[in-house]
Amino acid sequence: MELDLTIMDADYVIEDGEVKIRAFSKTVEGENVIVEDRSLQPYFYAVPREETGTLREQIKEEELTDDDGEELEVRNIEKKIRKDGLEEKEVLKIETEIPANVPKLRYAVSKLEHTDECREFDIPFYKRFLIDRGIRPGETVKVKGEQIDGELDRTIILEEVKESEKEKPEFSMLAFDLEVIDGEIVMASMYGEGLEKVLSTAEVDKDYVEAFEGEKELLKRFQEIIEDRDTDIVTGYNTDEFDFKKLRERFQAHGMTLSLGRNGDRVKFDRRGRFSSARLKGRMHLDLYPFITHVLAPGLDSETLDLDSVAEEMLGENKNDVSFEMMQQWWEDQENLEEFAEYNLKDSELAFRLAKELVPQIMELSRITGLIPFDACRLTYGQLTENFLLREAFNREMMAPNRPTRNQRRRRSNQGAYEGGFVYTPDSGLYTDVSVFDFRSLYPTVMVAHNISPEVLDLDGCEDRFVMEEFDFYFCQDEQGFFPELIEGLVESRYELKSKMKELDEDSMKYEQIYSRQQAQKILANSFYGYLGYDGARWYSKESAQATTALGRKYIEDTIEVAEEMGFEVVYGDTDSVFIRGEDVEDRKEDFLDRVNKLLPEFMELEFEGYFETGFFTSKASGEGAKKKYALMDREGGLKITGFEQVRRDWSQVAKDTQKEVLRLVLQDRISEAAEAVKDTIQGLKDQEVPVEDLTIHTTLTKPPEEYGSTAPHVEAVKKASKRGVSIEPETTVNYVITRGGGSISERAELVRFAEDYDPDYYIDNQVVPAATRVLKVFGYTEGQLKGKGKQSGLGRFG
DNA sequence: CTTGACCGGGG
DNA sequence: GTGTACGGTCAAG
Repeated sequence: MELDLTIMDADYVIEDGEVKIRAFSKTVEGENVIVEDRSLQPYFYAVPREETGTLREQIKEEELTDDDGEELEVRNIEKKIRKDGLEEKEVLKIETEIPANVPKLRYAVSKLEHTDECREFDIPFYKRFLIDRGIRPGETVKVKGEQIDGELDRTIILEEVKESEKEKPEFSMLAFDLEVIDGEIVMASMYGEGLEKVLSTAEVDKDYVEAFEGEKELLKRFQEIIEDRDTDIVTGYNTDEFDFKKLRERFQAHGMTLSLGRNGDRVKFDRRGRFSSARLKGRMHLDLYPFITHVLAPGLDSETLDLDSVAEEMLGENKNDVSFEMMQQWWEDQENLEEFAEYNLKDSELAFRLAKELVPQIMELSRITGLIPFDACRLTYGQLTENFLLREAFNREMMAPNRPTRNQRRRRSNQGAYEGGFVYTPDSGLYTDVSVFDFRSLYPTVMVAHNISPEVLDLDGCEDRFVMEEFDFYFCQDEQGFFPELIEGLVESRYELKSKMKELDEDSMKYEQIYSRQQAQKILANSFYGYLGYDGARWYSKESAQATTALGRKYIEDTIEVAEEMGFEVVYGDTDSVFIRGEDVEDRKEDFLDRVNKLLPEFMELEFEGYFETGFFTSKASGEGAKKKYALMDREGGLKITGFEQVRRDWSQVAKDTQKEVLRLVLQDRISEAAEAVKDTIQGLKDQEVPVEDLTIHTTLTKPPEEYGSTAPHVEAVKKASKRGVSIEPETTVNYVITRGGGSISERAELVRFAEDYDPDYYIDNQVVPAATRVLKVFGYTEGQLKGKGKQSGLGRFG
C-alpha cells in the first residue's frame, strides 16, 4: 500500500537479534502510523592503508572480537568510492547486525595493520536511517510498503520512499507546568486547543480546577489527558530538567511508571552531556528552554531567559510578579489558592503561546537539517550545522571527517584564539542623528565571495589561488567549495522565499510556514563560520574561520573609509555595522550605499539599518570609550540598549530600574534630571520607601551550605535561616536582602521572609550608584556626587 | 593575565 | 547506546 505521511520521531528496536527502525508518523488525515525499516543495516567505512583487497582479506581471516572476547559479526563488506574532501578514495563499507556493535567492530577493524582509519562509526542509527533514506521529518513523503499487524492505527514495512505532493498534517499540541511544594506535585496545569485545566490536590474555587484526593490520583489523570487527546506535541518550559524529572520521581514514589509514549512506552531519559532530556516515543516532546538558549538567545534583548522575560519580549505579555516564596506561603496557609491556580495556568498558557510561535521554526529547522524535532529543539548551533553537513555530505557521496578526540579538541582550543571582528572605539558621550548601516549576512557572503572552505585550503595543483597577505595559506578558486556551495544554496533559496512572502497575506498559514523556513535558512547560513572555528567540529578549519573574520574586518574598514571620504563622522562600528552621525546622512544614504556596494565583490551587500535620534556611548574606567556598550533611541522614543550588563538576576530590581531610567533621560539630553532621578532613588532608599521585591537579590544555592568553602551572602542567609528551623535545599534560588546592623555584607544577608529592615547604604553604594555611574560618569558625575556629597559645579556640559 | 569554579531554567 | 557534548562570567591564584 502507499501512504502520504510525515515522520515526527524515529528510533530502533532489536527483535530476535535483528534491528528494525520504527518511524512514528502521521498521515495528512491524522492517522498514526509506524513505518518499520527492516532492511537498513548499521555500517561504517574503513579506509585501507594500501588498497581495499588486502584489507578485505584481513577482515575475513582475522577473528574480530570486542573487549570481552565476544566475536563480532561482519554481515557484509562492500567496496565503495567515496570522496574525502576533493579526493576520491576506494573504501570498504562494513555492515554489522546491530547498531551497538558498530563502535566495537570499528575498534577491532581500526587495529588491523591494513586499516588506515575508520569513518562514520558514531552516527546514531535513527539519524543514519533518516539520512540514508532521504527522509526529512516535517516534510511529507509517500511511503510504499506492506501493512502488518502492529501498534497504533497502522504499521507498515517500508519498501520505498518517494516524494509527496501532499500538505503536512496538523499536529495537536499541549503545554503543561507543575507546581511543586516540599517535593510534591500539588498542581499541574495543561493548556491547549480547547483545553484549560489545572489539576490540584486541594479544592480550589475555579471552574478549570479538577481536585484530587492525593498526588497519585492527580498523576494518573495527567497521564490520561495526554493519552486521551492523542497529543502530538508536548511542550513546556525547562520540562527536560525539571518537570519530567519530577514526574518520573513522583510516579516512582507511588509505585507507578511514567509512560507517555504513543504506544505506551515509558518516558526515556536521554543523557546528552550536561543535560538529560525526556523522550516520549511517537510524540514530540519539545522543551522550549533549550531551543531558546541555543538558537534564539543571540537575537533576544532579554538578558535572562526565564519564561517571564522571554514571554514579555516575544509576546508582549506582562510580567507575572508572584514570588516563589509567596506561593509557598499561600500553599502552606491554604489561602489564595485561586490565585495560585491562576498563576499555574498562566505559565502553561505562556508556554503554549510561545510554542505557537516557535514550533513552526523548530519544524523547519528539523526539515532542513533532517533531524527529528526532538533533536532540532535541543541541539546547539554547532550540532545543528553538523547534522545538516552530514546529510549534504551523504548526498554528495562524501565521507564525513571524524569527530575530534578529547585531546584534539584540547589542542584546537589551546592553539585556538584568532582575531575576531573589527570594533571601532567610540568617543563616549551623547550623539544626535545616528544612522546605522550593516552588512547583509557578512560572514556567509564573505565565504561565498572568496570560496572559503576547508577542502580547498592549500589544495595541491591549484591554479587560481586566493592569498591574503597576513596568512601563509590560500584558498583554491578553481572549483566552488562545499561550504560556499551550501551557503549559496541557502541564501538563494531564502531570496526566493522572501519574494514569495511579499505576495502572501501575512496572517496566512502559508506565510507563517515560509517565514519560518527562510528564518531556518538564515540561522543555518549564519552558523557555518562559527562552526568552522568550533573545536568540536568534524569539519574544523581554523584557517577558514580566521580568513573569514580577516576579510570581514577588511570590508568594514573599507566602508569606514568611504564614509570618511564622503565627509561623514563615523561614531562606532562593530563587526558588520557602522554608526554614522550627521543630519544629512539619511538623505545621502543611497549615494553612500552605492559607493560601498560597488567596491564589494558580488554577493556582498551593505544595507541601511535605521536612523536614531540619539545615541549614547559610555566609557571604560580609563576614560576611553567602551566597546559594545551603548544605547540608542529611535524617533518613536523606543530604546535599544546593548551591553549594559547589570540586567542580571544577581542585581536588585531597584538598581536595574534606575539604570534604565538614567539611560532614558540621558538619551533625551536630560542629564541633570537623570542625576536627580538617582538622587530620588537614593532618598527613597534612605526613607525605607522601596518595596522589598525591588531589593531582593536572587542567587542559586547549588550545594548544602556547609560545603561552601568561601562565604557568600546567599549562603550565610541560608545558614541563619536553618538556625531558625527553615531548611533550604540545594538547587533552590535564594532570595535575600541585605539588612542593617554590624559586620560584613554576608553577615547581614537575610532571606526575604526574615528580613525586618534593609540597609539603605548597601543598596545605595553597591547597587544603585555603581549601575547609574556606569552611565553618568561620562557627564562628569562621580559616585560621591550622585550620593550628594560633592559639589555640582560645571556638571552636565560634557559629551 | 590565566585558571578554575560556578551558573543557567524550573519550584 | 553508532554515549558522556556549552559558553560566559567572576573570583582566586
